[in-house]
Amino acid sequence: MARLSRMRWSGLFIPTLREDPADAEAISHRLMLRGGFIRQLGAGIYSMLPLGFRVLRRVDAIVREEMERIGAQEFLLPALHPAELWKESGRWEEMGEAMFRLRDRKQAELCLGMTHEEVFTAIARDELRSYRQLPQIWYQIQTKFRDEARPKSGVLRGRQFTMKDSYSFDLDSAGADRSFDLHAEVYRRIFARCGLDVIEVEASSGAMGGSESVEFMAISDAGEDWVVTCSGCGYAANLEKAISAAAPIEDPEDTASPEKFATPGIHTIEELAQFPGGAPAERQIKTLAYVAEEALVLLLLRGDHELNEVKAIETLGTTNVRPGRPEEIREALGALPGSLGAVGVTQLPVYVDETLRGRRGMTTGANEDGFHLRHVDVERDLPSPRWADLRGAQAGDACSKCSKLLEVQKSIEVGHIFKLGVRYSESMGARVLDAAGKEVPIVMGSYGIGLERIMAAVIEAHHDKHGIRWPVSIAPFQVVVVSVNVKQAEQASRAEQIYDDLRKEGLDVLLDDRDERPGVKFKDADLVGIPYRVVLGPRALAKGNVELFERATSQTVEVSLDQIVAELKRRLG
RNA sequence: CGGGGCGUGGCGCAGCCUGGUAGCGCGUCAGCUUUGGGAGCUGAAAGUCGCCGGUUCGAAUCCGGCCGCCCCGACCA
Repeated sequence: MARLSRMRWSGLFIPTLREDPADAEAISHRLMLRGGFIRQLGAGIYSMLPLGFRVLRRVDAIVREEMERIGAQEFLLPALHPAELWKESGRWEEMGEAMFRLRDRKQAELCLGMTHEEVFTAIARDELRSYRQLPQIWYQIQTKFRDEARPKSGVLRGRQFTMKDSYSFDLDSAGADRSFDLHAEVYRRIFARCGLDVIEVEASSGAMGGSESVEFMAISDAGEDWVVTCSGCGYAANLEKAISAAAPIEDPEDTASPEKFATPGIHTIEELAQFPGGAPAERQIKTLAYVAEEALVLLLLRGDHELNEVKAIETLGTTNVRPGRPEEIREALGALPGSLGAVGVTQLPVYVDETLRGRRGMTTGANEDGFHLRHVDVERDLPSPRWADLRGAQAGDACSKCSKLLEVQKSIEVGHIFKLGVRYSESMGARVLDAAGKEVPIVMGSYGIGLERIMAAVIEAHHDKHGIRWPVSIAPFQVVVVSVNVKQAEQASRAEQIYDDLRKEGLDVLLDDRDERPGVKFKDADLVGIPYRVVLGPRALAKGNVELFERATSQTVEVSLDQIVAELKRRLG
């Protein structure tokens, strides 16, 4: 009868910190550091210590179970990729500085994988020949590398992180839709099992390329993405994609012709609003000069609105978009930013935001430094407007579907699913023969979940001033057994007995056998967030009981020694 | 990439302005006392003051360069 080897706190490496680390801002970052889950190695680079790795493995296991449920097959692909592969898909250039690049001893170019569309597509291209082999869902849990411009908030935006990425391969778009829906379903299950509330929002596909995409967002102030939601109709979208209705503006009757007036030193909407004879922001036209594919274009918005660059990219049909440089602008329009306008401009394409339709009596730049025009009637005075949706949604906008006021909240992107269409299969030549014997490109989808981000998002959602409150499903341990004083023989031996009994029931238990004062042990247990704490102390023990403390509710109940195992089994399922 | 801040025993910080033997709290180690929410006393170990160079009799401190980290913004599947 070999003794069970016990998980003893005294022998484990759980370096908790008494004080808050100076460099951690986000709550999850602070608690992961203090609780001994992670340590930093460099900007955006973190080591997972044993406790952190236990949590990561829990998340990992849930993800695997759920992926297998939809028949996904696990791979493990290389993190080191030859440049040729990325040149095939065109992303070697597209990815820009976010990609870690290196050369081998022969000077051949390589990169560290940011994502694995290319590698998976290459395998599909080389191996899949017939529609009979479809559909396929392939996935892996792998380290991704991204040279972030600004790593931050601990593990929330790292330069190296763990991602579950899966890819679906279907014969046609109906099949791809099914694979997409399967993933949406499985993602809901994964987040729910991790104890994370998420909302699904319409998102833009960015450099991934593709038609439709949905992000899974955990609402949190620690996040970096803004999401727009409507409590009326359930509309939800990433701010960079959101459509909304601006509060309408009633213009006074104004049939006068445009009139130039001097505005010396006035360069901003705000200044012009203050300027005597100027106009409030909502009665100004903001004229932005952008360069798309090396050609200047004008983008017009209401003065109090902001350009949404994602929409600009969609409108202009290219990602090669940047603000114009002052010299370029002066050459084309004769004035610098601050005095620009589109009245009489025929030599450049002029895109006009929908909210400017029908507006009159507006004020805008005169294309002459230090001068503006008033009495501008948008439809009358702009030669050939190309109407477009350009404005970014903002707090205070109404829902464009049901006109309720929209909410704007910060959130953490924990998952993202894309319909890729044939973007990669076309460029990389992944085709199969269909039932009619015709060669067709495989229709693909791509689906990601950030594992460390789940950890951090869960902490952001489940903590209190004492520390983390892990959901049982991903806690590093389910139960910690602590005796108030390990030098009291009865406490210590009862603790070991309970520990052994719980282990026999298959529970994940930690025995805090440290010769520390009880306060230290309680504080640590709270900090690292173990869901249940069993305390062996003189008070309860005198009555033949132990105390059972629930971290999530801070409730303590006394349970008799012979019932504690059953009670925990009941609570932990 | 722009702006701001910081770099001093393991952690959190003071010292720098005004150059002169490197300090505090926590932690660590040993001993004794203690044991229900981060104990007390005694003793001890532990620091190339981010790196390189300059000024000076003398630099943690002044000057120059570089590196690293954090925050805000830009950026970001």
